[in-house]
Amino acid sequence: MFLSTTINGVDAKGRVSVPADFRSVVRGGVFDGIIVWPSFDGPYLEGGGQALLDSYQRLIEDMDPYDEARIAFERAIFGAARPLAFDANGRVTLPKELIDHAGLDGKATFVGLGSRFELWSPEAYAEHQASARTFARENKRSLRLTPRTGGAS
Amino acid sequence: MFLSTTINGVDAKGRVSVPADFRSVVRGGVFDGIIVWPSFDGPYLEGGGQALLDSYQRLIEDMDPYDEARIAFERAIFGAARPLAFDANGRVTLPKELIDHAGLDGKATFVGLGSRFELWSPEAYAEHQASARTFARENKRSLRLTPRTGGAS
DNA sequence: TTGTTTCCCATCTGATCCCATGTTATCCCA
DNA sequence: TGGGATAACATGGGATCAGATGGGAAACAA
Repeated sequence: MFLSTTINGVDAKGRVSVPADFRSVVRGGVFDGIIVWPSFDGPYLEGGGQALLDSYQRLIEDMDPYDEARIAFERAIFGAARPLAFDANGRVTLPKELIDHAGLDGKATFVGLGSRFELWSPEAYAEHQASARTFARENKRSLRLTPRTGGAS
Repeated sequence: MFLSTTINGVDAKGRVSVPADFRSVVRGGVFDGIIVWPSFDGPYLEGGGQALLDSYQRLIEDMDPYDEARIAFERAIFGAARPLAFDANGRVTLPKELIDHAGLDGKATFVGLGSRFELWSPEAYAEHQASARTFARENKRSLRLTPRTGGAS
């Protein structure tokens, strides 16, 4: 499970260390790396392991072959997704197009969201995080965050 | 089940002993430790075991993938949650950001709440508890003490 | 050749592990 | 029932190691 927020450096070559916790999530799959694509919802990147893309593919395969939404999703996600292999030190090299989309400049914020993660410029994420927390606080009653039947164990 | 209240010390490295009772609650899971995140509702931390986060993920996955509330909760909880592994003595190291959020200064109060727990600075908790008791007294007629769907076992 | 990408090695910092010690609660026996 | 022994828990400091990062060499493409 991808958790926490980490800020790592992006060097002149576009290299960035993937947090060790994130690496251990995708370790063991056929592809030793992460898959990243530009969000169609804002100036940030989305990513995950091979397993995440597999689950997306299963969802999309349930749609009609020529459904406009299906084609749009295929293009926006599969068409733009880049598999980024780890180097010996656990880094990946971000292509320029992804760096540009997220507006990364020397630093990148990895945000773990359970089954996937996001990549932001630290400044952009700080803003969004503040509003996300406010939104969550104002809507906490509409969301049942306390499981009714679940135990702690 | 997380029960009772304990005050433990936080040393210069940010280390704090997790009460032995709490440790035995999460023992046996895949991850030998606790997961803690800043409350978006006040100056304290929330936490639990891996099972708690799994149950949250199940709730969140029932929402639409691009629902605004879903994304806000993912970022506010998963994005801020830190997995904290136990050391050989049952301690965890609190990152600075969490210490700051809760205003911890040398001491931390663990409050067991059944399926999860909270972490407060002792002073803040004393205040909060006083107002919580007042609130409960003034609103006792509106409290529904009989569970609707079953207890927490 | 020239520029770009990939691979490898060196270094630094901070987190984690390990050992020692104090303290409190529990158990056992007189 | 009281006192002492013992074990479990909490705490402090130092050493070791993994992770993050920077630079350069080698392989590759233009």
